[in-house]
Amino acid sequence: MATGRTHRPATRSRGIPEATVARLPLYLRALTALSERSVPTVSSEELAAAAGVNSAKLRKDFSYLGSYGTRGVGYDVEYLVYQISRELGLTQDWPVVIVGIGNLGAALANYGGFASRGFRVAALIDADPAMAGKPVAGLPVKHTDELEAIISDNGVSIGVIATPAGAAQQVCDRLVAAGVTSILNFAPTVLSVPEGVDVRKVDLSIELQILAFHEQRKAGEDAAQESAAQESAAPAPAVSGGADRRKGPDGDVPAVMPA
Amino acid sequence: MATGRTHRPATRSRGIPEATVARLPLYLRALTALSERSVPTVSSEELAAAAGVNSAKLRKDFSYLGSYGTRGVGYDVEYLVYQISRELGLTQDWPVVIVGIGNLGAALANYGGFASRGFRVAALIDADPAMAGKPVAGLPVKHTDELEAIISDNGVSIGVIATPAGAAQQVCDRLVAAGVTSILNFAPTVLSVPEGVDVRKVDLSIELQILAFHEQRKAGEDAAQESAAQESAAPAPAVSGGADRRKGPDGDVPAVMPA
DNA sequence: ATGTCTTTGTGAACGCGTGCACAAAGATGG
DNA sequence: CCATCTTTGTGCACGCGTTCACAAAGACAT
Repeated sequence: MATGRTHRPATRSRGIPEATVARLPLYLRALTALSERSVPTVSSEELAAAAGVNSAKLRKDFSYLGSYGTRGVGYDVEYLVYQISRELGLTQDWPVVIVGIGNLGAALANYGGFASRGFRVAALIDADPAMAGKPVAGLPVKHTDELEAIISDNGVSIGVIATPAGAAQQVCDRLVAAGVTSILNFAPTVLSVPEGVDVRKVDLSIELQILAFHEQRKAGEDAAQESAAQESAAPAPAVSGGADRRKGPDGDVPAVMPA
Repeated sequence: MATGRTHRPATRSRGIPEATVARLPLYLRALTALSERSVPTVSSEELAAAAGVNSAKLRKDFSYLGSYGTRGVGYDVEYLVYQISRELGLTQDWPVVIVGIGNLGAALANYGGFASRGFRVAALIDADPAMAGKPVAGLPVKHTDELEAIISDNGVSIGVIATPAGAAQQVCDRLVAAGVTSILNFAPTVLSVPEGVDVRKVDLSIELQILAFHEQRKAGEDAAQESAAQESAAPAPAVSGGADRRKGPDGDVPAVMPA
């Protein structure tokens, strides 16, 4: 899960915990599926299973929104869909711009999950003049020169950055200057933004690295680690002193220092 | 940030907190950049700024790995790169399969961030026979029929699912049955997996919805909410009783119930 | 109307993560 | 060798998030 908020450390927004907000879309998806199957009500137990969470957690989450359930029965599906949608701000239309129409940007433009949730792709923007005018996902790609005008004309407040890492900060600055206050960043960089601008980051390679960590751990449980002695390219610290002592929290850290 | 682990609730893996593990790739990226600029050492303050975190947090994170710094000087960049890489399991090669070669799958296949971190795309797999053999990112797309053989032949333990939601669980089951124990899921579904299999989820639409929530909140700070009265399609609960009372945690929740 | 049964809503306890603030360690200069 | 200065490593406290467990609420049958 690519996660990561920036700024506003843990500001419990309007009394709703951040962790709960992050789960609301999950519930909404499960509820939408139930709604399409014309299921009238669900218990917290059933819905929790469908969303992949604990039922107590789900009930506590809903309790932050108000008392929308009926004891002995459960939750009314349609009503809950509406309440969560409203809470998340999905009853209104959110125009979005995607900057950087490479492989990933094109994939995002074609992604159906946006439109179905109240997000409308207002424009696709790329710095490459050769891309300008080319249709992607039914929209003509605009050149970066038009960025400010597009944002202002469409009242865009959410921007998606899918550029290479090197261009991300510059694009971010222009988006913010033009009035964007929420950014979804796919570029592998830490963006710095002024106060009041929200940034969320999705980093594909980080997710894989976390999986690799757990995978390595699983593999290491059976076979004791001998991989630490296989390489020879291990650099040594440049500092003088005896920094070769190891004080790992466990005793299983090999005391060898790569030469 | 698309985040979300599944199973193993908070198993502090080998003494390293999950939150720390999630930040190690961040540090690694910042350190790699420093390494390329031939910077010999960094202080926790500098590195923390580059990674976008608190310096105290960074020092505590590193303390879980051992004492790799030198007081009065800082951390040796090359040495730290090596230690974190080893800790994350990136000193070895991880063959990966990507299932579902649509727009997103193709974007992932072309993503450079994988190969540079020890991940090797062993195969691209798609269910569409028309895709079979077509080259994507320099690799010929394989048909789903070959899934089990590919995984077994290449010793693949990490799978990436980029299929439509409907196919995800089935693909997941086949991956797991074939020996995959870590899955990165881009399909908007909750996957159920047996014990011992790690699943991480990246959901593009969820990230946008979280941004929309905060965006709505920002907008609502100035203009008091009047949008709640604009629509007419609000469903009412099917249950009989007087469920129309609202007991929101704050008093700012409108007490009107959509008719 | 009364009793039973189901399911919600939440009080309370616990654990993890974060950040402060400082002592210990070592570099550096005289 | 001593003093000073920088920076790490960590003890401690605090707050958020999770989970348990149960009382309250309401549906439903009799």
